[in-house]
Amino acid sequence: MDETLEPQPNAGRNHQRATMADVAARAGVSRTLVSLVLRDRPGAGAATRERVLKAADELGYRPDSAAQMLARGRSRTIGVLMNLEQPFHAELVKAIYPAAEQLGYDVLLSAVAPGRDEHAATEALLGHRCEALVLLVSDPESHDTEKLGGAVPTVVVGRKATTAKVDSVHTAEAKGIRQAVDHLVELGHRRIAHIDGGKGPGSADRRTAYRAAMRRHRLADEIRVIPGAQDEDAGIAAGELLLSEDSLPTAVLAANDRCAIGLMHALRGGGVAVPGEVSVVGYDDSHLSHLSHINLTTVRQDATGIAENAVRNAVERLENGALPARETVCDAKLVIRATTAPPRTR
Amino acid sequence: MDETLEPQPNAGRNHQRATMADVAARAGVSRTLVSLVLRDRPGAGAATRERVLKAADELGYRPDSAAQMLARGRSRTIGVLMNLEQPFHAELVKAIYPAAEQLGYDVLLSAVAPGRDEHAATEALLGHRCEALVLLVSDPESHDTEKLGGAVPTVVVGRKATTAKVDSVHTAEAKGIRQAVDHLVELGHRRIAHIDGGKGPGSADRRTAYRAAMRRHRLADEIRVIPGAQDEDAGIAAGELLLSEDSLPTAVLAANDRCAIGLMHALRGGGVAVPGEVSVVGYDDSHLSHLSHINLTTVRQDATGIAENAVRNAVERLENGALPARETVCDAKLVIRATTAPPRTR
DNA sequence: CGCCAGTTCTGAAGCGCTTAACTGTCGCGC
DNA sequence: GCGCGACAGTTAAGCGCTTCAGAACTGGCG
Repeated sequence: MDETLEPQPNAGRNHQRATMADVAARAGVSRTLVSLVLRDRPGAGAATRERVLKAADELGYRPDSAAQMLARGRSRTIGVLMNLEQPFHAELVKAIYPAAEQLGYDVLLSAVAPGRDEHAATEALLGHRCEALVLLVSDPESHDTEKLGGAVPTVVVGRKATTAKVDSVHTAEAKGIRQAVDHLVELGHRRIAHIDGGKGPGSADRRTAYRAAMRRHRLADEIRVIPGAQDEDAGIAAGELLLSEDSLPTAVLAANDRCAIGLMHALRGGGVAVPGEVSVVGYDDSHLSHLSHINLTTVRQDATGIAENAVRNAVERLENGALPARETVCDAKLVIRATTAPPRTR
Repeated sequence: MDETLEPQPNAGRNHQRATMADVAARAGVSRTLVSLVLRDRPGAGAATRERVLKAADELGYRPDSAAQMLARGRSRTIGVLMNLEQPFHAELVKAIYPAAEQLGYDVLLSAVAPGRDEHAATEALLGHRCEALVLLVSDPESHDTEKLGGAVPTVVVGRKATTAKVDSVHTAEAKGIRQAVDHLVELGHRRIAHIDGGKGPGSADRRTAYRAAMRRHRLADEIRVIPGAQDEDAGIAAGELLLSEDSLPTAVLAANDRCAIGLMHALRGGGVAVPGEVSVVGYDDSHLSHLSHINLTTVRQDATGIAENAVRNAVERLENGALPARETVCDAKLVIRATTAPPRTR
């Protein structure tokens, strides 16, 4: 039992960075003044200001955000929960960064991963004192979201909120789907199937919208919803299912782009021409669909708009305490490319 | 609705989250003891421990990481710089989370995005007091990395370090490429081209390894490096370039999976069968390549191993001050699937 | 009985920063 | 002269946590 076994008291701070006190000493002023100058607050003379800035620069001073948030009692940080595998999430995050920055907020990312479920990932965010949460992934069946919404301003993206405590920002799924169905009907299609996105965000709405759109065109009899998910495998499975049947629909509305790509692979693998025999429409307009040799007709979601609204909602609620839960609907727009064509005339 | 009213020290204007003092008051002990119990340190009686835990739970107490890092002078946080668009980064991050957790470290993600370059993204990480950095993306030509390495333990992933101040963890590119070339040669290929990955991580090594492997098989005359990048567009461009020429190579080593997929699209679009006329090998073994209808022969990188080593290197350097820069090489392994076959006999 | 060692717990001092609240100085109008 | 507001600074009090030096209590042993 000797105390020679010291656990590296200095580990992790071998590179002690300069503190505000160091800067103050070097500039010959008080810490407070340094604080003021560094935050561009009035109350310091031009010459002193200059001197402080110079000292800070020379010392390579960098404010300690932990201390800042502790001192001011708030972090000005928004946590984003995402899935690393969804390209559309990447799109959203890319738009969230500038949106948050413009409002003076910082962004922290937390991803779900195997062994790191939604709960763990949001806990991490909360532990880092995020003041608001933007959930790009959220299990509608979990009650976590509701608890969260009670504790911190929360915005769920991509689906309608299932609780009154959180805001919601999502695409006008109905509009996008309607445009897609209209487009296909105009081309002459009648047998239009839909691959469902399962629990994925927006799927329920897309399914409903698909049914409604079909009925509007008096195609209720042709309605066909194939269970699926928002990934390539689901598209492949759906494609194989269709190939195994007597006759194919002439068009398919996939759950999203990844699903559409899987579907097209399966169909082409089965000797079915796209769009010759079957037209395919995706959803997301992710970078995959742009690719010249995929060239997918798809529904574009307004990633920028969604991101901006999500951030704005979160911030407003943060700064204005008791707002009612809001639902923001962003535009959707069909982008016609090369995977849709008139059905083959028999 | 079960809000138990207990003598709260902060009563009056709270609505804030519970602090350690609240827990202490509720359990009738000192703040210090709560701190001990919550961190599972010895020094508290079993009964008290129980009581504290219960109180904490009832108050929904969550430690404030900002305050923690401030108090203990360190953050135990590793910052990861990533690109949201690279599936392989997703893979790595998924493995980094558990690796870091096991060593008692937290992970903060920062992504590059338009308007948010490497520098901005790492600044954010540093501002959040990350003690070490794992760079999944790093511009070898930028001198930032070197500066970083001087300031905080830094590990670059996927490429060799260009400065002596940082550790590096990367795949045995040569081994993977050699296996791929061996495989193709065994199948009977001689005209094996390589699409270069440009500035992407590992590309330079892969290029060199490709040349070496070809020479080993006395195929120096067949060496052909097509400029490219690590994405689908580059694959498409390369495919179109090849199609425009008089005769095709019989096999192509793509820069990575995404590139391979673009290439295959272009080739098939041009009426060239894969693997019938041209065999294609990818790199990364990303989830894309598993898809049954892509079924890409590819080189698997050991994401888990890379992640673990990156984290371990960072932590060791953190806890052991002055280690020399290290280079860790992880295994690579060819995964043979369906895009490679013997060349068509003329 | 006194003394030491162990165990369980407390008090106080910060970590690096922000935020009042306060002290001096000016220059100006009266 | 005097008061006054505007400016340039300062001091002091924390934010929520950890840590270090003890304070109370055991109890065992000479």
